[in-house]
Order: sequence, then C-alpha cells, then structure tokens
Amino acid sequence: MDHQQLADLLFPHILKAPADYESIYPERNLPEGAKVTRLGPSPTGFIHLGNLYGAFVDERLAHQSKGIFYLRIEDTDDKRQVDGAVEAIISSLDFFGLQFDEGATMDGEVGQYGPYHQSQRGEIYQTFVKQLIEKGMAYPCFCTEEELNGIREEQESLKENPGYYGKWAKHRDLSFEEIKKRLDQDEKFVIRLRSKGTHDCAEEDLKMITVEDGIRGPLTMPENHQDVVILKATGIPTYHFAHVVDDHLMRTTHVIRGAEWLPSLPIHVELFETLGWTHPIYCHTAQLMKMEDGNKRKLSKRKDPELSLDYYRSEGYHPEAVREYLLTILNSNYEEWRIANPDASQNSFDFTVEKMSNSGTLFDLDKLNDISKDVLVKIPAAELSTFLLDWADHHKPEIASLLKEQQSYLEQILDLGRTGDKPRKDFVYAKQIFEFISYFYDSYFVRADSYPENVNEEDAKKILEAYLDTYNHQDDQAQWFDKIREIATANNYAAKPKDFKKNPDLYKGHVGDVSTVIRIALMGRAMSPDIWEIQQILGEEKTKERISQML
RNA sequence: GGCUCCAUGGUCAAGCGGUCAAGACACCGCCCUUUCACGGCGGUAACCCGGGUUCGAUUCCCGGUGGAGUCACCA
Repeated sequence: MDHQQLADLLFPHILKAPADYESIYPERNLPEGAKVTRLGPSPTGFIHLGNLYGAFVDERLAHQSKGIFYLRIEDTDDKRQVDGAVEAIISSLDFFGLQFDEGATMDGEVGQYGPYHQSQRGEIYQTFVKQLIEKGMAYPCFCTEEELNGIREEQESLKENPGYYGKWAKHRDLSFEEIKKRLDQDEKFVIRLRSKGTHDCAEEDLKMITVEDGIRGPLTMPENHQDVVILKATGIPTYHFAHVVDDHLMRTTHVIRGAEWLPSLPIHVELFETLGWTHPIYCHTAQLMKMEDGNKRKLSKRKDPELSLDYYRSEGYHPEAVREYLLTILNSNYEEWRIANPDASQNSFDFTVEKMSNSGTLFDLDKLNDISKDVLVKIPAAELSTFLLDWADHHKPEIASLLKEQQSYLEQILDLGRTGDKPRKDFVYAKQIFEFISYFYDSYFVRADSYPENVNEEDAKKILEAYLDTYNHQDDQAQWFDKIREIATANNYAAKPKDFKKNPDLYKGHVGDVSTVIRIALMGRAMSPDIWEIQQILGEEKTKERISQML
C-alpha cells in the first residue's frame, strides 16, 4: 500500500506540513518553572462546582509560577452546542475570580496560539492526521453504526472485550483500490489510529505503561490497543486527538482534569508517542461526590442541578466564600494555613498538587456555610450591602427596590453586632441574610417563634405592657436594661440568671425570659442581635407599634 | 463483565514502621453573657477484612471486600 497516495486521496486539500505548525506555534518563552495550564470546557452551557474546582487548580498553578492560564473551547461535538454557552462560562468563572491570560474571551480571542475554539482548528488536526496516514499509523474506516453494533454484540456473546482492535478491526487493512471504490461511492468514513498495542496474549505478557501523575504518583496500566477514532466523519477530531494536538501545539505543561479521564490515559499516551511528542504532566483530580441513599456518587450534571455554579449565585454565596471553601478541600494544609494567617490573601498561600487529595471528596454544605460565615464577617457593611443589592438585582428584583429605598438603613442593619473583637457571624449567603434581617421590613416581618414555655400569655402581656409604659427611646443601653430588670423582678423573674439557677423554685424564670418575650414581640423570633441596638435602628414609632400589636 | 482509581470518626482530613492516631465541620455538655449569637473549654466518635514482611504495622506487599469511575464518530 502506498500510504502517501492514500493520504493525498483522503486529504487533497491539506497542503501544510506538521513542521509548519511547529514554527507557527513555537515553544513559549517563559521563566524557568512556569506552568501553562488550560481550561477546556465543552460549551454545553452547564458548569458545575467540579469545573470550578479543576479550574482553580489550573489558575493557581499557572499564576503561582508566573505562567499562563488559558481558555480553550472544546466544541468538537456539534450535537451539544448551546447558544451563549461560551459567554456563560466566561462570566461565571469571572464571577468567582478566575481570569484567563489567553484564549477565548468575551471580545474574541487573545493570544498567539489560537484559534482557541477547536471547531476552528480543523485544518490543523487534519494536517497531523494526514501525516499519520502517510506513515501508515492511521487508516480510514467505513464501518457504519450498525456494523459497529454487530461487532460489539458478537464480542459480548463471545465474552471478549468490546472495541475495535485486532481481528475485529475490519477495515484495518483495506486495499487502496477498495478504499478508492468506497470513496467513489461517497461512503462516509472516520480515521482510526492503527494501534501498536498488544491484546491477544496472556495476561502477563500485556505491555504496561507507567505515567507519573502529578497528584497520584506513578500510574501503571495496560497500554492502549484500541484503534480509536481520531477524526470523525465530519472531519472534526475526537476529544482524544484534539487534546493531544492542542496541548502540544499550545505548549501546555500541565493538564488538570478529573479522574474520569484516567481510563483513557493509555490512548493519549499512545497518541503522543505516535506523533513523536512528549506528553504534558497529567494531574488527575479527585471527583466531587454527593451522598445519596447512603452511598457516595459522582456529581452528575443531569441529576444535580443544585450543584451548578448558578445555584451558588442565585442563593447568593459570596464568591470569596466559595473560593475559600474550594481551597480548603483542594489542599489539605489550607485550613491550617488560614488559621495561622487569618488576614492573608488567598493568593499568598503556596498551593501544591502534592497536597491534593486523591479520593473522592464529598461536597459538604455545612462546611461551606461555616467558611462562608468567617468570610462574610470580615467584609465591611458597606461592601456587603453592595453585594446584597447586586444579588437582589439579579435574583430578587422585588427585594432590590425595597432595599434601595433606604440604603443607609440597610448598612446600619448589616453592621449590627459585627464590630468589636467578637463579631457576630450571622450571615452566610445573600438569600439567608435577607431572611435574617427581614424583620426590619414590615412587608417581610413575620412572627415565627412563640414565647418561652415558662412564660404564660398573661405574664407576657404584663411584661409588654410595663415595657411600653416605661419605654423611653432616649434611654441608653444601661438605663434601658435596668428597666427590663425591674419588669422582671416585678413579675417574679430573677433579675440575674445566676439567682435563678441557685434557686429555681423561687422564680418563674429569669430576666433572659423577659428579654425573649420582648424580642419575639419586636422581631418575631427568638434569635437576633442586641434588642436595644435594633430598636435604635428601627426607631421609636415602629418599636412601640410592634409591642402594641401584641397587647 | 474487563480495565482503572480509592479505602482513617457522620463529613473533610493529618499521618508517610514505634503517636495516649492531629485538626476542621456537624453533634452534645459546661463557661462567658440580660436574651440570641460570637467566643472559650471539654466530650462522644475512626485506622474495611484476611494473610504475609518486620522485634513492631494505620503506614510496606499480596488476596479478598466495599465504594467510585470508565469501556462512543460525548467531552
């Protein structure tokens, strides 16, 4: 078989040679040790936490080493394109603070290694495919879907491994004439790799390959033996081939991807070898798991829409909190570092792949929430109010207008109890914050909690009546509290909790119960910041009104 | 089913041949406090099983078991 002749027959329009691309995309001129990473999403419009998790590693590795972090759109699957998906991806990542140095952007492409949309790189891939055909390392395959299904069924009934390889590779050795005849009949074809891998031998004779994974250390597995499709009938490459060509030509040094890619690693290794290139350092990250029916399960795009990035946006999680959470599950020593450096910037943490976990991490909302509290408590009220307003604008327009009417009122509210050395950590995410402070707004004020058990209706009324009678909005905090004590004593509640604890039989309760009654009358709930401070913000009129309503 | 990865408390996770097996979240208790929080202190709770190697295995090796992933002209 004259391979050159076949190559020209198959790809007459390809005139460039691989060497041309090597010079168009030369080695990058970067400082020693600089890492080049990439994010390669397929534009289905759906990004979830797992994508962000991986993207974070890419970003940290690149920027920590003064390297390059770029965005490449892997749109080789024409069936799964979604309009506006690229924009959605970029803006979503930007929201969480991830910026690309190169690649696809809102305003087109930036960088010398483009195009960065795989759909626009057809000629490049085909040039390398043509070269493989010239060398006899790849061949056209005309099998239809039905034929392929037939092969698989036969393999299944024979209990042989499924796939296109060895004797099952029907079109591996088609003659030039046969190929030409099929081409003349306009038959559709794909290009397959002619794998050099072994398969029909004893288990112990299987050739193994060892790849040093950046996270997992040495990985040993059987070499690839499948004649995988590298170019689809549409002339577009499969992921495998596009990955190898692009990451070589774009001079990627580290490929960070999920563990679901582990099984196809041998394919990629063979492809790199066949093309005569060295592969980048692979870092296979652990997958984000979810607990379901007592079992862990990989986060799934279809089943877990609540774990899409949009979920965190619409709930109003602060991007900084999500980053902080991701960092703590990404690097096991991050939490420790954070405790030692409470005010340091996240970027000053020395991120390493060695400290990454390689077993599946269960997504833990409790932990995220806890971290979020710590992050939000450090954000000044003015900034927090901007964040809240921005969230409301996008997700709760009716609340947005309400909040905007009195912005300084909002800031006072958000500042409550958050100053001093023991600030309250009441806030978790925007939606929750609004619910937490909703009693400041009449239209959202609800009475959710009831009086403490040891205070009966009658006493509650007496307490509130006395409170209203003696209420003076000008009282300072001490004066105000003295009055509460008097009311407590007058109704046989201990003025000090300790007195009550010493002699529980002498009292109906203690001054705390009295406070709780007032709190519930004013705020509708048993949990809130300091009552006196709230009253100062609420104003005299509204305070009295809420108390009166309960009489 | 083949191949691959993984295996320490409920969850995340230190550990890398000798430890009373860290820490964080959650939970419980106590303290502080006018209440609610915050904070402080303390507590419950773990090395999947079986063989080796070794003076000694959570740690190394082998075999089970369990969980996960993957076997497309999807990425």
